[in-house]
Amino acid sequence: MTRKADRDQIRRQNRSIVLQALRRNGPTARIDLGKITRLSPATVTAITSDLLDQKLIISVESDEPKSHQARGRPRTLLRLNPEAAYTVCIRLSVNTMDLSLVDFAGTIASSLRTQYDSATADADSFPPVLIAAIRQFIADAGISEAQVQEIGVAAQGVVETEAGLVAWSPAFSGRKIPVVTPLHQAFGADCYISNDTNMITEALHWSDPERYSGTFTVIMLDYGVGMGLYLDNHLFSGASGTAAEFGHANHIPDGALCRCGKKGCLEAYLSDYALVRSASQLPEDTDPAEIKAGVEGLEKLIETADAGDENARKAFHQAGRVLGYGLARVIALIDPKRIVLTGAAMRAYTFMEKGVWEGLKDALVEDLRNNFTLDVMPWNEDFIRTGLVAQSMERLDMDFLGAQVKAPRREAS
Amino acid sequence: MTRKADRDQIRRQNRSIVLQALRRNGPTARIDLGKITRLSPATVTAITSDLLDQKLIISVESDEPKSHQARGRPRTLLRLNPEAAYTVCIRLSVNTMDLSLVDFAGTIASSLRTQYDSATADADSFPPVLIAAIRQFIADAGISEAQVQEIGVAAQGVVETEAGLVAWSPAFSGRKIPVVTPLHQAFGADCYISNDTNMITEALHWSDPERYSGTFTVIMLDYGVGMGLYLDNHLFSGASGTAAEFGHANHIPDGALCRCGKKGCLEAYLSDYALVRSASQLPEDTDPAEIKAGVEGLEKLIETADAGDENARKAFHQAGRVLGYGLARVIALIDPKRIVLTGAAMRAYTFMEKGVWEGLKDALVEDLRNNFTLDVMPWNEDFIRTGLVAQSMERLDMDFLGAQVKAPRREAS
DNA sequence: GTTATTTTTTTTGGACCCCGAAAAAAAGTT
DNA sequence: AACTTTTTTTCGGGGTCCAAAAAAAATAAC
Repeated sequence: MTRKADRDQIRRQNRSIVLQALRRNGPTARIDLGKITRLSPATVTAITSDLLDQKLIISVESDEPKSHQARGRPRTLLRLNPEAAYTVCIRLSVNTMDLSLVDFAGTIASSLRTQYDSATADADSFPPVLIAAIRQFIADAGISEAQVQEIGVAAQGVVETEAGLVAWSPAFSGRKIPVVTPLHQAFGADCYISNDTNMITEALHWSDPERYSGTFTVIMLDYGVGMGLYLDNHLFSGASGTAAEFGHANHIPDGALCRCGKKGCLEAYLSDYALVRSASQLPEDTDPAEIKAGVEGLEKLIETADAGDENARKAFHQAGRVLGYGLARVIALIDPKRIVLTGAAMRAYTFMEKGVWEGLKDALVEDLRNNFTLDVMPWNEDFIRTGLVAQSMERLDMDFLGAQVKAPRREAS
Repeated sequence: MTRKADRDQIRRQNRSIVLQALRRNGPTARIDLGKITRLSPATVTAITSDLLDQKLIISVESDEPKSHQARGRPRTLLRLNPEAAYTVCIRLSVNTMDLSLVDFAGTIASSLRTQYDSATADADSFPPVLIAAIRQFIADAGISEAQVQEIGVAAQGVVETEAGLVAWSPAFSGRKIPVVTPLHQAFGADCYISNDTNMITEALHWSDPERYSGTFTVIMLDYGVGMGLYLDNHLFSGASGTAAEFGHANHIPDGALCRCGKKGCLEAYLSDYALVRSASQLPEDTDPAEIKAGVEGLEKLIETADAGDENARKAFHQAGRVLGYGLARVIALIDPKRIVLTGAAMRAYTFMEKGVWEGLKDALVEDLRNNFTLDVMPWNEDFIRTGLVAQSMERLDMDFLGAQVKAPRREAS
């Protein structure tokens, strides 16, 4: 049964959409906030006056550029107070850590790429490394740790969002690397961790909600295979936070050897090492660790295919077929409105396309095959950060609006 | 962006949970409604007085059995007014149509099983048959068609909930059988259609919300293979309403022939005809239409296995392995907290169990395999109706509370 | 230079919803 | 008949939204 509703819910929700509108649209006049949120002007005044008192937003004291308007009382623009809170967003990939400091307006104040040693990183050794890196980063940015209210982390591999740890990832040698608890203890900030492709999915919804809403899925072929699920307008990550592990869904029993140790995972047919292994005509049980592929190897392979190499083209075609089968299973289970393919391998999509549709047609009955759109999207590394920022900002808003002390309002008249 | 919130939302939601509490708990005093819903006594009085005015609930004029209480003002029980509205719930399976008339309190007022000819039922011929059957059923029950505000239909096979039609089903010879539009036009009632296993899933959540909530999935091996998904506390049916088609997710490229015409669907290894085909050592490409199996054939096969027949036992063991692979893919994509196996074939689960775990272990890396519970649940045909009733009642509540004319309240004092 | 017009913002007053506290109601107990 | 207990209702208050009116702040017109 749903919980009872009370006034606080209305309060939170309406204040939240005002903040969202400001974050999405930049400095905005009250009258326009009313149009965007569909709240009445009276309500907008009341809410923004509250938010001004709380210093979550500020009035823009623009000097001149308000000219474009003919006559009438000039609009006073409101904008988010960037200094109301800060977020640190971190992306963890093999040997590399990308840190960004983001203010309350969603602007990236500073960012840093730094290296760490994935090969030795495990549950004991990594958290201190991460904490030290963040501590240094915050200090260099010139703000105090107390101003950081939220830390968001995205990692490749199997991330257990609920438990706040990385179960297994190419970015670490060990398993079950705790992240949320150590960071929370070190900084006192609210903290969460998510799979990197989930954040891409969130970023797509944020960037173009018209196109990317409802039920859609993102599949990323890059270093490894990633997936994100947006279901009924919410990011879905499963009961323990490990959903959307497309790469380790089995394709063929006892099939090609996967980096995870199992045989026949989709990743063992679709990822960088799988494509290189296939194009090099190495046996399917060749240990992925022995294949030096990565994004560089993948790009080299794409160039070879572009140049006309038959083995390379055949490898992509076969991977396309496997991808078609994988997509067919996703469609059967999830029935998404849209499937977005992305990642470095998509530069070779022309060599895969025919295979994808062959696989789809072989694997899936027609009645289920005609209700979706397939997009191929150029890869942009920034998406992960965009998604992290979107997620963090939403959590910040909730922090501010959630447990709020009742402030006296409108006492001067 | 979320929509703005207003008072009507609170109003609807709180009235809705009061109605739900009454439906779940039967006749209840106001004081207990307050405890159940966590609304204050004052609010309960206000809301119930509204609902009494609307004749959605009535005061129980109990004659004596209110004794158990020591002293103090006696409680006056409130209950849903059964006559406030009626729902017709219909289950369509091969050659059989089960109709139930359900009152606003969720009580089944009358029910009827009737036959129709699945072999000739198509998009043109079936809707009139269905309408006539419902019309007769309502007339026999002695209520007027205007009192029926909601019609809910559950069907086997591929159901497109959004379009309101059955895309393909063993219960029909044709494809794309429209249901919602014809029924809405004939009766003026709100109408919806869903897959039968979705309704089982809904029924589990209704019957035991403690156990069946959050993210879980139901897989039914019976006549065909069915699946239902409950994700983040909501029934999930995908963008067009055809999600959870576990049976037609591919297991092995170019594998066993499925009733849908494709090769290698899970159904072609797990359903009645697949098990009979496997135990009879018929080739995998034997046309399912030539195998007379059904629930009867399946039960006969279970008896044979019980009696010690090796071929039958081996068939179940192999199906168990395939099921394990199928579950592994579901876990990789969905990450459910609980998987419920049900259907007639579960009577033979002892012969499948070892295979299931073998398949799971072969198909799925350990990090993803340890966060779920596997239940085997005895099959109960009534679950489909229970789910339909639960769904219909929720929709009725929304009908009443959603587009409500503002009624004057408490004018006499 | 004053008045009109236009547009945005704020204030006012009303409706509604929930709640706590007090009152009323309806019994049993002494 | 007065007291106690329990449930239900009423009353008053706070909070939220909104429509309408008022105020504010600019340009346009004369």
